[in-house]
Amino acid sequence: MDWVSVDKLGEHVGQTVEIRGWLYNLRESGKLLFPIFRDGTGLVQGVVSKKEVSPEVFEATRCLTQESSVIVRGSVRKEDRAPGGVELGVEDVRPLQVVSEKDPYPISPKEHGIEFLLDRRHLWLRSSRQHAILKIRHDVIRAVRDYFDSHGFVLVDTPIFTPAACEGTTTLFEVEYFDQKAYLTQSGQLYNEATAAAFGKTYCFGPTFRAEKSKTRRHLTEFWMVEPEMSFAHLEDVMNLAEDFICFIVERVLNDRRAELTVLERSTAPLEKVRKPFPRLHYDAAVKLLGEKGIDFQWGGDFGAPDETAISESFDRPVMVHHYPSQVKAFYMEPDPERPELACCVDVLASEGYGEIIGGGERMSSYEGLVRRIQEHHLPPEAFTWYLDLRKYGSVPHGGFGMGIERCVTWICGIEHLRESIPFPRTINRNYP
RNA sequence: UCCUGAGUAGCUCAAUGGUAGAGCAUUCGGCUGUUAACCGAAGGGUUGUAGGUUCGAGUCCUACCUCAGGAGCCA
Repeated sequence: MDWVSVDKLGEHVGQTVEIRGWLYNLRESGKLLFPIFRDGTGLVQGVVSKKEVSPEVFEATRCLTQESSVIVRGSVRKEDRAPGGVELGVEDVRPLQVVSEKDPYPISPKEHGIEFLLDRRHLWLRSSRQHAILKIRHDVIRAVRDYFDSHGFVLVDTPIFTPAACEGTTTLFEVEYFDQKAYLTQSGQLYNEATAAAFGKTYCFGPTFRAEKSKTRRHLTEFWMVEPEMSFAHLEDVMNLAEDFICFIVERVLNDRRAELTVLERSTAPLEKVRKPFPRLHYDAAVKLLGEKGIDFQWGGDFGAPDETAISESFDRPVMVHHYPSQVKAFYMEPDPERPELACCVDVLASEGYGEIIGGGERMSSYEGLVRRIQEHHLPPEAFTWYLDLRKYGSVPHGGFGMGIERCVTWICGIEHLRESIPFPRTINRNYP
């Protein structure tokens, strides 16, 4: 006999089916038992009546402990009081492994502290809240791929072992690479510039590593980033792409994951407002805006988290801040032709104070300009020989951006911490489980 | 690295310097429609570690350890 997944039980009303899963919770009321089963696709309540099953089945059910694995046979009944609309009139229960009562499942359906839960992340993933978040993450990643795949971009992945920094070495994880040193990538961007010159429009998607000693809800040491890169593109094109891309992702989640957003008690109203056009704020205007809000900020610096929050709170959708001073941005940024002290770059700040989810811009296309920048930033020129080649052999205006998947998922889910948006978070003091 | 806060039962938390407690979880008992069920009972403690003050320290002091989230840095 085939078994049925819990999310498909509604198609089997009136039939006797088998489900395979785990005991989520068990309530008892005299000669009635109400076990709740989960199978990864959903939850369903079973009803076991003492006078309708054998004493062995009743006792086997009564002795089930939380997260014991079971195969259950029962009749599917329509039940308006049940959250999923159906319940299972249990006829037979076959435990595969009963969790010992001496060492019960640690995550009871009550409150727990974050350290306790993160130490048990491998079990915490079974809870409905984590399910909702990670299903939305799945949907976001699928939308990312669908977007680029349907807009002429070629997926060309970039290496994780790299020979040198692309933005300095202080935040790189150093690893042994036989008799040499290597670093874990902190961005695929420089390689993207090579692939974009080969294929026109490309993107890479993979894990990224930053050895920043940050201890905030917005940082992980290992996170996933998608980075598109386009040949023959200026800053304007990069901003148009970022805007269209974010709208596509948010719309996808609103269409596909209403149930999960409900589990998270995420208000969808702010997400419904994520429509083009996004406000575009010149750096000068952003500084002025901060001044009007009474925040002390000197022109020329980079925005800190409180500054970003203040800026994004002035708008009801993501805001694109562009033309930061070159001095606070990476060496490869193309200068503004009319104001060379500014860089043709853009940060997209998510709404509701979630901060930067995208950073990008137009890359320096001049060979001489790039050589000068590498010198000014005291970077080892030999590491950039190949990168400079891209400016010797058919240099074109080009640009792109990087989006952190976890920051995007955290924002869309409306949750507090980045660490819940990735299956196994890595932070400054956590590399377990 | 700096700043702030927190470590008490398996978990979440109480406890004016004076007998270490509750809810949940676990076990036992009761209940035929429960929805984080409810009712009754039992077991469960080196109060993060090491010192110090005191007649007496979970509580006050010092150092250390661990964690949290904020700055800086960033996606």
